[in-house]
Amino acid sequence: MSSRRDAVHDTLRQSEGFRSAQDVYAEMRQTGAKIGLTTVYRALQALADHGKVDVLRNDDGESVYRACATGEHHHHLVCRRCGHTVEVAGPDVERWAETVGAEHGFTEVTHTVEVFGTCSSCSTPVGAG
Amino acid sequence: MSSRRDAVHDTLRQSEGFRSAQDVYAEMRQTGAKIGLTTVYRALQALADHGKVDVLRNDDGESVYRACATGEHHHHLVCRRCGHTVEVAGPDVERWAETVGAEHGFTEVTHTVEVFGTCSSCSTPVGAG
DNA sequence: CCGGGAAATGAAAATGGTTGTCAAAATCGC
DNA sequence: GCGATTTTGACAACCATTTTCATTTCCCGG
Repeated sequence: MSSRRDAVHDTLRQSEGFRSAQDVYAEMRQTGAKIGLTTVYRALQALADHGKVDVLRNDDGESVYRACATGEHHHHLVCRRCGHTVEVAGPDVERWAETVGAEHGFTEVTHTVEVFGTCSSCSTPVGAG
Repeated sequence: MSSRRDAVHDTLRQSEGFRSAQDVYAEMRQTGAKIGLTTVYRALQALADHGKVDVLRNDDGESVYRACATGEHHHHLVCRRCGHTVEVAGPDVERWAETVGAEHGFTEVTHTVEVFGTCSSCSTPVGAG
């Protein structure tokens, strides 16, 4: 078994936003952990493979990971500024995806939905223009 | 003469699915076009920048492009097997995204939605299994 | 405790898509 | 025709990710 994998998982849990493999690696080294980049990548992939963490691609095409509160299917509302992430459920969206797929004769329909915005803490305080 | 950018755009229009920059480059060379990889990338970026083509990332993290019928905001229903793509509108999803964002105090909400599935032509004809 | 082997680890090289560099060619204006 | 500007394209540079391969660790049996 890999205690390294747990270490990676634990590091991810300390962050509330999505982190890249490189980020996780850098952070672990900062905390004094002895671990290689390769192992971080492998741990992250294994974790994602087991549904322990969620993965998505940022605008740069990098894979970013996050230890989510639930293994259930859900989506994310991510702040563009601070990376703060909220897990959201969207039954309507699930239904919509299924419906759209069915209308066009598609089966085994899956979907990716991510919502980005600026959270209240990061919103520019309007009033002074 | 028309610029290489038009040639790239035209090549993209011949395909009904999303194509990577490398794909477009390879195809153009096959048709005898004299063009460099760099130019294809630049043309694609410029086209995407002007809203002439849509861009998204495939599972490998590559950027893939498609010349869409409309410049309006829309989503895609893509076949995993043949790449056949259907443009779909989802007013409900737009609303949902806005609502979810608002509920959590997020502003300037945007979203990415892609639906994948197997189209009727590619569905395995069950019966003898 | 000791030895063998499979799995895990990690440093470095390889891979591959994408971007940057820079000189040559095409284009435009005069 | 000439020079300035833009476009082009071969190639190097980048950088995240993967692969390679030797070493280390851990488990199991003796």
